[in-house]
Amino acid sequence: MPSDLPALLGDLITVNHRLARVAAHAADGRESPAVWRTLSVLRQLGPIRLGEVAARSRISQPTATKLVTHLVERGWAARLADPLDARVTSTVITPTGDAALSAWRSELAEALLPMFDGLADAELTTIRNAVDILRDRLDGSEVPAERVPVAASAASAASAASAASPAAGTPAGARA
Amino acid sequence: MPSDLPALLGDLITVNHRLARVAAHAADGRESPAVWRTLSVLRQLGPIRLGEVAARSRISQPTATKLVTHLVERGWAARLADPLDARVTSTVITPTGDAALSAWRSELAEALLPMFDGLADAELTTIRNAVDILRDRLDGSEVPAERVPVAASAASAASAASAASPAAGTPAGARA
DNA sequence: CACTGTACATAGCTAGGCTATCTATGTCCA
DNA sequence: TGGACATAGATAGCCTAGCTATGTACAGTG
Repeated sequence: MPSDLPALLGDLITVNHRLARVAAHAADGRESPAVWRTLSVLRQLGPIRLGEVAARSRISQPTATKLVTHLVERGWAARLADPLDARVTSTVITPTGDAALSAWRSELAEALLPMFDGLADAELTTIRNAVDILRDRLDGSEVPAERVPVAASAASAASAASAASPAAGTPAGARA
Repeated sequence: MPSDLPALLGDLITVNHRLARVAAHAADGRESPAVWRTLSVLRQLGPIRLGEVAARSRISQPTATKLVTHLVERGWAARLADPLDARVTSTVITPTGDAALSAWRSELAEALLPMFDGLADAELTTIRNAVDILRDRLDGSEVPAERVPVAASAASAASAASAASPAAGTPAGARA
């Protein structure tokens, strides 16, 4: 009864899009959101294969190839051959990339500060909690992908996601 | 102490980007987020000049021209000449466009439901409140531009948000 | 009536995203 | 062992949202 879910989701996505536009203007026009998003994935998940990058980022594999290639050229990521499977190349974030990502986050935060300045602690907490909840759902509903018995994946993913719901205070390490 | 603001903003934007990707897959690949975002602006603000569309959507004027042109071709918006200023064309959403937007919201909600299913009421309320807070900041920090008694808008919007926080059932007119 | 400013349109570019397809490698089974 | 199928990633080619720079028409003002 807190509200009808469909309307909430519609509003959520709409606000999300608007916020994305603001963020686009906020920091460092030299690099794009996709770059930072990809770097975040790399930082968060360590050496990771291309397909996983794509799945996590919710982009297609060719797009992931492009982005990772760009990151490597930029010196922000490096590729590692897999000793067990010659088809695979894993990607890691480099120290430079890590620093760049941090710098971007700072710059972004500074740029957005005026917009969020003066929020009450309670409001900040609300946003913090909402972010954590959403992140959990995003992670939870992730295609578990890896060698999961095909048919089961959709259903089990959904129920697994439901089970994970009450956690609000994420363990702080989860950021990226 | 609820958290350091910079980190919160970084997380917020990161989650925002991830959610945007999910939404991109969720509904109606035939039309793009930009189209729905623009339609939302039109629905929300009625007949509105092109420059205002651009400012509200945080896009450049040429991009707004493109999007509106597309909407008009699609039959989802119509242009109105301004009797007082021949340079100006205002744009309105058509009934068809309104219906299309509603349909999209429904479709989107249905597609996202599995991901948000099983959330506790408290969690839904948290998200609802966060959405409201963010929308207020987005509106408030908007270039007030149009003959608005400049100073008042930001402050009043902010306090309204704080006051509204425990309330779950938004006034229903606010959506777009 | 010329001059500056404003509202929108046009041109041309970049980059993220996609599908379709190819190559190379792995795996499995007769 | 060798061939058939599966999987990881790369390549090609396209579309579209976004941008800047610039053009055009009208408004307003000395």
